[in-house]
Amino acid sequence: MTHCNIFSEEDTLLINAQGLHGYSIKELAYSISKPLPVCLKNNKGFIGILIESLLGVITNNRISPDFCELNIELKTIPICSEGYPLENTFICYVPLFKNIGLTWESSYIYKKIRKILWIPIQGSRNSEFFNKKVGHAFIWSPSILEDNYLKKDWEEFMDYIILGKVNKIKSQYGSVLQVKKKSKRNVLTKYINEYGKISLTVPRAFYFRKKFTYSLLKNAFYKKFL
DNA sequence: TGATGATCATTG
DNA sequence: CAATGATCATCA
Repeated sequence: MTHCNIFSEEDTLLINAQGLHGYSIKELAYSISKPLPVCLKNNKGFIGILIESLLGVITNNRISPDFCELNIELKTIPICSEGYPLENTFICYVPLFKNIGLTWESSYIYKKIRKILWIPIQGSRNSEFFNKKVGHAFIWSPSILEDNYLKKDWEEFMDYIILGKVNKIKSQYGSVLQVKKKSKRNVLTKYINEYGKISLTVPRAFYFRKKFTYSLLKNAFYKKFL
């Protein structure tokens, strides 16, 4: 190999990601001859998969980080022209079953968020999605403070769930995490109800709240100038 | 007008 | 169904 050893693979990944800055979704799709859908309604993962393709992520829906050897997860984050997130960020499903003894450190979400390559996608909700432009990419790992917030939320949510009270969880609960329903119509999953019996409910997922991802974006922005 | 619940495509 | 990728759309 003749590559320069000044850069780690992680650096290279970040440089490649930052190289997408300023390009529109349309330009990027054309560059790899990927047909543009009419809208995102029937193809909500389009931008995420497009960016993954450009950065060399090949496999789909496997349980491992996007960049396996680097243990880095890739997430696109839609932001408005002022830089504020337009959506909460899906992280993973909530374990509603066979979750006894699970701790924050042994949880799937904990592993999943150790290192994330964030790629902001800037554009308003109303503008055509293919005119959205890639913003400044950055790699984030939770600080001790952020991790404590996440852990606290997670433990509170899991307390409800272990007590069979998943249906009592309001989407307002959690300061940095949010638990929301995530499923297709009529899909149900097992959980243990308040009486300790197996029952069915709508699958739930953990999301990062917009204000939390906003703080990550802000910090990354400030760090550039420190 | 923002948030909550609903939804889309695809794969193993 | 659960997991990957998320955004839509209705309603308070």
